[in-house]
Amino acid sequence: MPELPEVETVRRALALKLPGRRIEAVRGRRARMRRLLDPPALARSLAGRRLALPRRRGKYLLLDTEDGGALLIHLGMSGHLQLVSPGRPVEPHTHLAIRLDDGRELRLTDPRRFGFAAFLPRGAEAADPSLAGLGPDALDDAIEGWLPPLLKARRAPLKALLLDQRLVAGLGNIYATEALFRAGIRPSRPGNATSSTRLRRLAGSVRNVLLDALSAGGTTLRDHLSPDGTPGYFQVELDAYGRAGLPCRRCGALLHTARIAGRSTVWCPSCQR
DNA sequence: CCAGTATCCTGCAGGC
DNA sequence: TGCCTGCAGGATACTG
Repeated sequence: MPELPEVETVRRALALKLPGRRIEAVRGRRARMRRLLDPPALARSLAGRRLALPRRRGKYLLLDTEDGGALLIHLGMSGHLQLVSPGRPVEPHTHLAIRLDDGRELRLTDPRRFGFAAFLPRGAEAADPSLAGLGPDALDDAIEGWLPPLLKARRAPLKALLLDQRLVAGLGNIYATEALFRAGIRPSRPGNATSSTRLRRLAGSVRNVLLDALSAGGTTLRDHLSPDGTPGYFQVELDAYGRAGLPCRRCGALLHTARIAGRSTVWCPSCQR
């Protein structure tokens, strides 16, 4: 479930370690992931390159190399990265290991293989199928300006719209659910049946819930990529997600659950209209 | 174009 | 205890 805050936390951790490091070797076996993982091809593109500051777009991580290329990584649902010494035992489902010139190894582990890692040569980013259609980042501080009109123009449930990465990039099931709770809006409500005022409130809630998660993650930043590295999900206090049947923290009513947009969704029938 | 559903994959929880 | 089913999730192919 790495969503934007989790990916951003990983990015910040990597930003402390990767810039200036040279890639010495790439290991792994070909594997069917979201895209075919081809470690030998990655080795040909990456070996000998120095890394720059990593970037993030939505839930995608871009490990830039100094020659203008980038390793594009998506963690899917079950993926995580670890930066460890090469001698450490390799976790099951580790598909890729990148050895750096400081003796450490960056490992991609992903049991469900919904994630991937692929090399983008210089100039290929704009045309990449995953990145080309991506909407503006959900952390954009102008989100209250551009998101409401996009939602207003659609009749799908707001929950489905928030999960659409072409509209806004970075939200997954957890934070979409939480943002709707904070805004007091029912997840099933169609975008075009919601007032602009409430859509602005929703956009603000999106940003706030992500910032809160990010600051919660910041406190445990060190754990994310430590040698003992837990993959690092936040212990954020969630109001709705995972609390079906429990009392609403705000009003005490029992939280409802249903599948909306193919995802389990939780909301308060009293607070959220 | 738009909305909704199936699909990929593994681990785990729950039912019987 | 062990088997089976269903769910979890992100992106995308597909259908209507």
